[in-house]
Amino acid sequence: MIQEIRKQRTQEIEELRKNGINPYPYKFEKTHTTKSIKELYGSLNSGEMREEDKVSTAGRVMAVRIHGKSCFFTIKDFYGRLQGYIRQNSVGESSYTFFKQHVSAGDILGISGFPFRSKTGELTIFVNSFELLSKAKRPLPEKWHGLKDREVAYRQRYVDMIANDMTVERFKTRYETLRFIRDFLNSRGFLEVETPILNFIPGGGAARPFVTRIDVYDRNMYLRIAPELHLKRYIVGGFEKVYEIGKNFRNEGVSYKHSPEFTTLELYQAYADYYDMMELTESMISNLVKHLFGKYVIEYQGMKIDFTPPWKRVRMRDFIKSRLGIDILSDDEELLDFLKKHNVELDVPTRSRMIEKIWDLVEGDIIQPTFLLDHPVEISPLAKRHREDPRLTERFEPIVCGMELGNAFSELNDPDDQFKRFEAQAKMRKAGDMEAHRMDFDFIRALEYGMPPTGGLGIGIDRLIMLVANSSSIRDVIVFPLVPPDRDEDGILEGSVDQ
RNA sequence: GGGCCGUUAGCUCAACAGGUAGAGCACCUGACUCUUAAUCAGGGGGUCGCAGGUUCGAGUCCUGCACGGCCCA
Repeated sequence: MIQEIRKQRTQEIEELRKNGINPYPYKFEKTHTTKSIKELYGSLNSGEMREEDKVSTAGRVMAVRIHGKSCFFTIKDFYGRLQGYIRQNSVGESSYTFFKQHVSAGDILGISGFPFRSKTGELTIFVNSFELLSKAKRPLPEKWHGLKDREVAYRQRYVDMIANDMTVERFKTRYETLRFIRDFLNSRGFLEVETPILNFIPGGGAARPFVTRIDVYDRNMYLRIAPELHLKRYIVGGFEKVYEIGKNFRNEGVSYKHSPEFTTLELYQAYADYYDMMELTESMISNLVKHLFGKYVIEYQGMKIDFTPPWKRVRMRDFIKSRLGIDILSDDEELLDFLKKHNVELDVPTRSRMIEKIWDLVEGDIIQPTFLLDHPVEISPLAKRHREDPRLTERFEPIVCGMELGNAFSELNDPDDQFKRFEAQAKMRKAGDMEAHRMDFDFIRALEYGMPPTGGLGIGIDRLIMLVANSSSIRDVIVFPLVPPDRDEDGILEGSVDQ
């Protein structure tokens, strides 16, 4: 049992302390990473030694291969893996015995020595001295197959990261993506700003919010579902190019492309329209792909996806008409008829729900990067009416592999129209659509002070990262995805201690 | 929400037709000075996801639940 191993290790740790050795010391002078050693000494020939050079590195011991009076081992740091070699006649008998006795797979170890390439061709550190930096009490997962159990990987991501190098690579891609986006926007003159997460009125999207409680005002509050309305207030206030990367919270279902807690990028640019946002989206994402892969074509779940700009542009109305034969500007009755024919159940009988349900039928048909354009006004309460057709809006969604990657519009800045849109949404709420947008009087007031014409864009960062990390599930690109509470090893339900 | 599959040692997986639960890795002991999934010899380790039911007897059959995966809505 695991308890036995932990008990053994607890005893071992006590023994170390008795002998004056701290199993958890404070500091190690790590002069080289495994990667920098490989870069510096990659050209060494088999058998060649650099005895005059001294390097110190540290990491987790992944495997130990004992051969009597000498021993090979593998350590892993953030940058890679490296082999170490330790020999009794070079470190002395007591030191060597200590290594054999007390250094095992899973421990964090610091080593100093000189580089050489072994007879079998592997770059290796010949250890002159070592220091145990952290003693592990739990065993590593299987060294060959790694950790496969998805649930354990989500609940104990640290183990997943230790055991599966691919996991670490995926998250490096995630944070490289975020760094790229920030660099891209900063270089275009955007300023990264912040907006509140605790809201009295959750707005900027269609979603059921999480409810929380603020004690000093004795009122309910909501976790934000989008930062949109606050970011537009920045534009009213005079900021011209702002963006925010942060978490949104939606109290809805969990699926391979939905997580209750997810990261978005939202940006707003004064004096721009949705055409400018298309150019920006196209440029940002295609350059990201180029940055990560050196080319515009990548493979996602067996599909070749070509991000070469310009992307396809299709009007929502045209696309649906060509696929399904229905005009989404038809009257309610016709839309209802159509849905009935396709056996689609309507939970809330509003026009916007009808249009969304019809769209859902064809959403999966778009694989290559495409801008879906000009959504009807009923499903776009924050977008400006189309300059050529007031029944539509100047809006687009970038779609890849059947996934909406984002949402953008020429922002609605007419306060009277915005007020009417909120009123229409309020009616939908009364009709039972709990995802309909709430009235936000302060936002109307802000618009009444005058907001310049503005282009806005939101990007679902997790979904974007799914694409570039070739992940089939959003949980694979969120380091600590939401998982239901677990019982600990004493059978106590997580979180229940507080209640 | 519906369908299918899965859950057995710390990890990866076996277990025929219902008859006292096995292997490899990891762990412990011993041998071994260029190995790399090191090797060789020996040893310890199990609430078979949870709760019921059928049966003389359940890891195995039935029902419900939880969690995960895949597909559909």
